[in-house]
Amino acid sequence: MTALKSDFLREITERGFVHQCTDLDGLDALMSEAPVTAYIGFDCTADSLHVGSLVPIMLLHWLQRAGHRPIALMGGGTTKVGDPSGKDDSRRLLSQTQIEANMAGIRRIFDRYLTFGDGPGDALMVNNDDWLDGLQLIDFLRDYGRHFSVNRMLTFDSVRLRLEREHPLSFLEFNYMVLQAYDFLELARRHGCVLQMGGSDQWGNIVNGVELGRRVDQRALYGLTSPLITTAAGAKMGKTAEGAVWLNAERLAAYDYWQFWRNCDDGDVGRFLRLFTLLPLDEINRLDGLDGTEINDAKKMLANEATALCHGREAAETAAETARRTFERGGHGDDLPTLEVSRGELEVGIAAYELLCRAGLTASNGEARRLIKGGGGRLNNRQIADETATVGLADSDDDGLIKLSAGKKRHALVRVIG
RNA sequence: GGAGGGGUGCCCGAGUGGUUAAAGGGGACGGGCUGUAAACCCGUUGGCUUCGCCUACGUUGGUUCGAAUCCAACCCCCUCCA
Repeated sequence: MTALKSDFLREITERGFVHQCTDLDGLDALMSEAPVTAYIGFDCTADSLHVGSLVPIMLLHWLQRAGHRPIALMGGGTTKVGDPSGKDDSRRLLSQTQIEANMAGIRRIFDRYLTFGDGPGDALMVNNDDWLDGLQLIDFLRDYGRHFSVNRMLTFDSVRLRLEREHPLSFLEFNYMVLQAYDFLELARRHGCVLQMGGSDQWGNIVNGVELGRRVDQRALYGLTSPLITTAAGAKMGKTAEGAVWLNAERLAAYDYWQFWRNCDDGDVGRFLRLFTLLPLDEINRLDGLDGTEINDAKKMLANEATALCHGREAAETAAETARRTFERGGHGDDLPTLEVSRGELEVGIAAYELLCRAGLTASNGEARRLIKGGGGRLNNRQIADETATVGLADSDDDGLIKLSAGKKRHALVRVIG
C-alpha cells in the first residue's frame, strides 16, 4: 500500500479500522484536498447502542477530528424493513413510536462522541424516514428499481447466505439493500455526502449505493468498511453476564462499563486501545508491549480512556477509584451498586441469599443459594459458609455498610438506613 | 388452496405414556490455579417460605391412576405442489 496522504485515512488505517475500500487511492486524494462529508447508518432497534456499534462511532469521531463532516444516519425508515445482513432470522417489526423513542436514546449517546451543529465541520444527524416514508412505489421502482439486477442481488452475502441455509428471507427484507443504496444517493444530493462507512457486513449494501450514485447521477461515491471485531476468544465482543454492554448509563453503569474493558483478554489490549481510545499510537505501542502483570496497567488505561469517552472523565475516575479500593485493597468504593436496607430489618436478620438477590448480584434466591453452596458468596470478603446464614446489624461497619460479593469480581454494598 | 415436516430449558438438540426439572453439547456463572487475563481441572445452570411444595416441553381442551410423550381444535414456522 502506498503511503496515505489523508490524515484521517492514515489514522484509521494504523488503528485497525479499515477492512475494505471501494477505491482507497481515489478517496485518499479527495480527502487530502478538502473536507468531505461521510456517513454511517445506525439501526433504531433499541433505545441505546452497545459496544458493537463503537467501531463505527469511533470512525465518525476520527472523521470529525480530522476536519471532515460526519453524518449519523438514523435508520428510522429502514428499521421498519429490517436489515437481513448477518442475521439468520427476520427481526421482529417495530412500531413507529418504538422507533422514535429509540432514536431519542441513541441521540444522547452520539452527543458524547460528536459535536453537532450547523458549522462546516459540525456533525449532522438525519433520519432516513424523512425521505423513505413518502416514496411512491411505482415511481421509485421506475426511477431506481431498474438499476438493480436481481441476478446480482442474489449474489450478495446478506441474501445468498439466507438462501443457502434455507432460512426464510421475506420480500420486505430483500428490499433493504435497495433502500440503503437510495439513502446514500439521497445524502449525496442533500448534503454532498461522498463516503459511506460501516461494518464489513455492510459491504454489499454500501457497494449498491456507490453504484446507484454512479448510474443515476454520475456521482463518484466511495465506500469503506471496518472489520468485524471479535475477542481473542473468537466471540463477538460485547456480552457480559448481564447481557449487552450498553453505552448509556441507565442501561449499564459507568462502573460496569469500566469493568468490561478492564476484564478484556490479554490478547485484545493493544487492538482495543487502538480502536477504542484516543491515545497516541506510540503510547499504545508501549502499553501493548507490556508483559505479565504489567499488562494490567494497559488494561486500566484502556478502561479509563474508553469510559472517559463514553461517560466523561469524572465518571471514569470514580470507576477507577472504586475498582482500586475494591480489588486492590479489598475494601469498597462509592461507585459500587448499593442497596438500602432499614435498620429494623437488619436487627431481625436477613438471610444472606436474600440479600445477595436483592442487591442484584443474583437473579433469584435459588441462584444465590447455589452460589453460596458453591463457595462463591462472600460477606465482607469472607466466604459465606452456610446457605442458611443470616446477615445482621453486627455485620455492618462504622459507616453502616456491608459488602457483598458474588465471586471475586462482582460486588455490591448494603447501606443501613433509618 | 393441497400434501408433508416441525414448534422442548439462555442457544443447539435428544427424548414418543411412569425411574424426566427433562440426555448430550455450547454458552454462562462459581470454586481451584492466577494477574480482576488465557489455558486447564472441578462444580452449578426453573421458582419458592428448600429435607417439602409449585410451575414447565407452541396454545386450549380431552383420554389416562399417570402425558413433553396419545387424541382434538387452534396459533406460528419450514418444504414441495397449485
